[in-house]
Amino acid sequence: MAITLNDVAQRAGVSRSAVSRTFTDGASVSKVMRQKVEDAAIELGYTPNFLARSLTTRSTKLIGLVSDNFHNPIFLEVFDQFTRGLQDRGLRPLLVNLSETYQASSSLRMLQQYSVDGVIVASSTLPPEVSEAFRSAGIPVVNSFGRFSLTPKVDVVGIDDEACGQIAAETLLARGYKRLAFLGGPEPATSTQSRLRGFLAELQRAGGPAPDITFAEAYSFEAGRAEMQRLLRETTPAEAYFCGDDVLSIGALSAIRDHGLRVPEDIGLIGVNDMQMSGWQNINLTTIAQPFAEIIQTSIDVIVDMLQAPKQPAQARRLPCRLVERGTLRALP
Amino acid sequence: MAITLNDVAQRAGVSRSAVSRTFTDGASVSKVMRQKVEDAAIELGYTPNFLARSLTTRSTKLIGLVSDNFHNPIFLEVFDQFTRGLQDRGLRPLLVNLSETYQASSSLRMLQQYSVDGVIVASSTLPPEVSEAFRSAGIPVVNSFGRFSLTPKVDVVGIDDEACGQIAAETLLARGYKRLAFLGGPEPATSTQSRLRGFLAELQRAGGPAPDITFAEAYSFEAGRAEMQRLLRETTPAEAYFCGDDVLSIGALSAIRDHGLRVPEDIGLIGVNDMQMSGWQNINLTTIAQPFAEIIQTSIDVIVDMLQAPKQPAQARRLPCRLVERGTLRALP
DNA sequence: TATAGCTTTGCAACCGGTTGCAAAAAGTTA
DNA sequence: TAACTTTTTGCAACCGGTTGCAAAGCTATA
Repeated sequence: MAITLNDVAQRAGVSRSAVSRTFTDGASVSKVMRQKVEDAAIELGYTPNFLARSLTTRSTKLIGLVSDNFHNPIFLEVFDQFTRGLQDRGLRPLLVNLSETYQASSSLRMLQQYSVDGVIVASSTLPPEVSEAFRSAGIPVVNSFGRFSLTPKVDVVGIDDEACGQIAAETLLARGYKRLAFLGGPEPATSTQSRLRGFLAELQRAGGPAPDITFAEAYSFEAGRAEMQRLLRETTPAEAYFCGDDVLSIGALSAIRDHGLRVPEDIGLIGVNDMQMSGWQNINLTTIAQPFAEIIQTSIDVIVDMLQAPKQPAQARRLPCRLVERGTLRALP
Repeated sequence: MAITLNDVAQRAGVSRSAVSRTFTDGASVSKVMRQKVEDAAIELGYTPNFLARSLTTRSTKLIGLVSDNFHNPIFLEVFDQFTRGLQDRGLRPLLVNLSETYQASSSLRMLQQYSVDGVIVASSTLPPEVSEAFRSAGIPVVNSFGRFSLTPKVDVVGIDDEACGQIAAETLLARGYKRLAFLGGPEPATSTQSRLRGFLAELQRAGGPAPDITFAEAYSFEAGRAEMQRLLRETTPAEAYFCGDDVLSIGALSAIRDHGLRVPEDIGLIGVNDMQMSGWQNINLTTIAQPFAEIIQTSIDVIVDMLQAPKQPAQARRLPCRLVERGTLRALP
């Protein structure tokens, strides 16, 4: 069916090796030979088969991109940047969607069968064991948006969730808010816990009162809305809420408005992520931006380095967050 | 490095073929042989190399998933469903992100080099030539969300954009709106044109007045907002707008509210897509739902069929849209 | 013109599998 | 137990490439 090396060799009247060499850079071919081969190749419409090649070169340029987060709108931006970044470096993303029906263990076997050169685990909610499984299988892996650790078993690129909580606390205190609250993402998620820790530590340091603490069921609009509705119904609301992330915040925002209260006049809100939608004028959410582009770029750099260099000890990188001021917090005094 | 067929054969004391046969279903192996091989395989942790296998079987189970739409939030839902659907059938999505820097032509060559079994082009904005290029290269292809045609060159699965425009017209007329307007997506997009055509046809049939017609720069929040701002500033607004899609509608909604007008009291809005966000209570957009799940499921079915059956003539399938009533249109009289 | 040194080329083995074919083994029947 | 089927197994060639090695070709030098 398709044109192979043999066809080209025959057409050009040269050996198979000659053809192979004209298509692998760094190989030794004379000008005339290259010309002959290229002519024949073009004539026949030949392109080398990458998979056959990978058998001997032991490099497929395939990168497993595994995630469990296909619901938070922020991840469309993440996928966009990952796929472009990988493409720019000649790598191909093999997408894996982890869910109840497709477990991490099968994805490991699957990606092994396809001899991927490396794996990027893009998730802030998957447990570290998922990435670690790849590493113990000998596959280069980086955990994007993973939790920072001083002694990581796999390379991690993410933000400093504790610092993030700290920024939130500072920001709220600086604006004179007194009764604060934490409306986190799912309680078991490591990102939730770290942000809470940083938030509490900074409040304590500043001598502020202990905040109320609750958790939403998920990082989603509905979960944020439901939890805020419950809070408004069952408790005296705090002056300002540090929310687990932006979608959650937007859900909370909607509950507050429905309840007849105004933001930021009656209640202040601050989120995390700075997804595009947060900048939409009808939302206009004050939030703490994750440096997505840098995290993704760094993750790709790390993987590319691992493909070249021999095994280095795992390293956790944290990139700085920054406050993005919009309209859901009162102004600085 | 990795464990190969040879290692297992040696360990089990059998031929290479025997090992190969125990791992390909439908092959003839005795009970004892299978047992011996499987024991050895488990002991060594062997998994067959899919790419090596593909060399002879001529099937990689790799499906190119190419799209140019990594900005419209609806596409996260689309990717989610595509990846799950493909995984469920043992297929692997190789993701391709088309952009200015990565052209359709290079993606064709690339996917050829990886011997993908088929390609799904998921986009309502890419020209048909993109999908057609795959077909002429002999790669099974289906154009998801593509434009309907009576004589398609490639298989298409999508909605009936004209019917969609017709539903919009009927819906608006039934609610007693008189001065209508069309606020489309980018003018050259085929989906925009078809929806407009259906909209106009139905209005004419019903004897209504000709609507105002304008186009946004893109299917995006900002574009919708900007265009609606312009309309409010420079024209007398219509009573109700049929918007190109949901993001566009949400942008328009934001502009209308900022302008001090109320929806649906002062201006009515109807979108297309029914993305998740449209159901959020703070948006609550009346819209025409695309049957995403069905389109995606059908697209996968079509590709799977093509992998098995010999070349069938291309066929265009259109799936029905339906009205989703929420809060941006006044109630039926 | 003979010789040394470098570049180019083809041969053949290999990457990790599959598969047609014929021989061997097992099962049936008389 | 012999003759005949059917099933199981191994051999060897093949899928589409790459690559170490040695022979061939070229250029430069004496």
